[in-house]
Amino acid sequence: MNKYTKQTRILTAVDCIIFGFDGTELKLLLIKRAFEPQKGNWSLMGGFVQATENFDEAAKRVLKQLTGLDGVYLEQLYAFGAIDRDPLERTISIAYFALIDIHKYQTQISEEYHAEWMPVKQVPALIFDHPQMIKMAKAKLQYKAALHPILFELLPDKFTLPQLQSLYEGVYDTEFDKRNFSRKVLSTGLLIKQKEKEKASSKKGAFFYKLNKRSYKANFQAFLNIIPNAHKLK
Amino acid sequence: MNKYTKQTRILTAVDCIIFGFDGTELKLLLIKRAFEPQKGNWSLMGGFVQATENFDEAAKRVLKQLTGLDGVYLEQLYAFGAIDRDPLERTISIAYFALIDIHKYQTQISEEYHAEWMPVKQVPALIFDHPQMIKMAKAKLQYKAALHPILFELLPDKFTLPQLQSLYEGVYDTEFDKRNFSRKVLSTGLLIKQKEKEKASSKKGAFFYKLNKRSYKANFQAFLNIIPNAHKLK
DNA sequence: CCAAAAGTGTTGCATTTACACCCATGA
DNA sequence: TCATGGGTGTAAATGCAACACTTTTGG
Repeated sequence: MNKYTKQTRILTAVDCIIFGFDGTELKLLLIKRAFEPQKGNWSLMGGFVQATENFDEAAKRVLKQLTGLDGVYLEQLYAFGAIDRDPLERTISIAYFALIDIHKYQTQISEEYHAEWMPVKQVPALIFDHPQMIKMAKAKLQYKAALHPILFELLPDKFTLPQLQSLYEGVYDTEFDKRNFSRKVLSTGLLIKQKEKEKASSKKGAFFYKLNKRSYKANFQAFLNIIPNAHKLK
Repeated sequence: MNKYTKQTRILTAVDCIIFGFDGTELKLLLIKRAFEPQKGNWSLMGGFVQATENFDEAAKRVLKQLTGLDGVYLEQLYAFGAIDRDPLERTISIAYFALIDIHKYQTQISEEYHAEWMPVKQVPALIFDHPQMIKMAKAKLQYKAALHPILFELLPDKFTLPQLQSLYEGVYDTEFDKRNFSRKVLSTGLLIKQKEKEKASSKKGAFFYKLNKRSYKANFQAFLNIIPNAHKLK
């Protein structure tokens, strides 16, 4: 057998769009690029795909390198292949988006990257085609969260209905009726009410819920209908 | 500036999952691979990404090479990057799926590839990870067609409601009530009734419809609800 | 004239929305 | 005691699924 001798070989990277939710706002974890070109400018966390790893492994590695976290929700978003997207040498990028519980994130680990959580509504200027990647990731998150219970990945193990609602409201940049919201969410059977309340953010306190993981896995692919008028989404 | 001297560069290909509909069955256009490894075995149409083109351009080129067609619906599916997916040398593949009007397809052009339309329900053994690509493409087609009017891409300019219904039934491998189906489809405002009838497949004849292209483009991203119980889809 | 496919309407049920008041508690 | 946020129920409208008969015409 011959090798494919005459073909072009291309640098291949992964980039991670990392979402977090701090209880109020949807955020993205961005870093300051550590090497040329564009050293010091804001960027998504990324890295070259090594000869020994596939894309998922590369993305997991890159994510762990920045956050210290394993077992995070990670999904391939899109392959970006513009010829000149990296001015130094052609580099294609397989973009992944990650949803992490922001509370599990340990600042120290990523100090060397000068990482910061930025509100998705106010992302700074970014290198290369990273703004396009973020735009696509936001669109996909909205699209997917309208149908699947994906947003639970952004919450801690225990969370309250008001917290969950404010997450949905953040993702869709709108407000929902809390009576309808709680009825819909509870009717999915995905939530288990706890006995304890979260007392920090109100006097009465709101009951904690946990995700029913069995049901979550079983129903992940089933279409939900939590977002009012989802069929009218752009 | 330095180049990224120490990094691995990888062969990069595109592969096209090409769907067509012959009026009865959903089909895939497959070829017999023309070179080693696996020469002579069934395969998706593919090709290496050239230094001068991005992924979309490469996919368009590959598709045109096989079918002679331009302006076809083409969408990136997924990037496949397993280390050993090509046994000869690591080659990543950006898979695209295409929806073409099978009537526009000219057999002659692709004779050198020994291309054949195969029913999606009876695809032969295929090389590499192509079975996985096809599986994913079928799933995405079902997923997307439940929400967006994508299946019109598989039909000729003029088509009848019974034809359209049988296409949907083929994609979902099920049957729909024709009264509900026609009401739903017509209520989208996407169809323009023609004066002529298609007389070949019935005595009474069925009216032709054309797609309202303006409305199609405007509404493409809006969620539709043509499939009964779409929210219960697996 | 009859077989075969096209075309069309209604009703009941389920889902979804809109909407307002009481509850618990810390300060 | 009162201000703040949590929690709950109902009624009206809409959307959806189920269902059967008439029309056309080529053979």
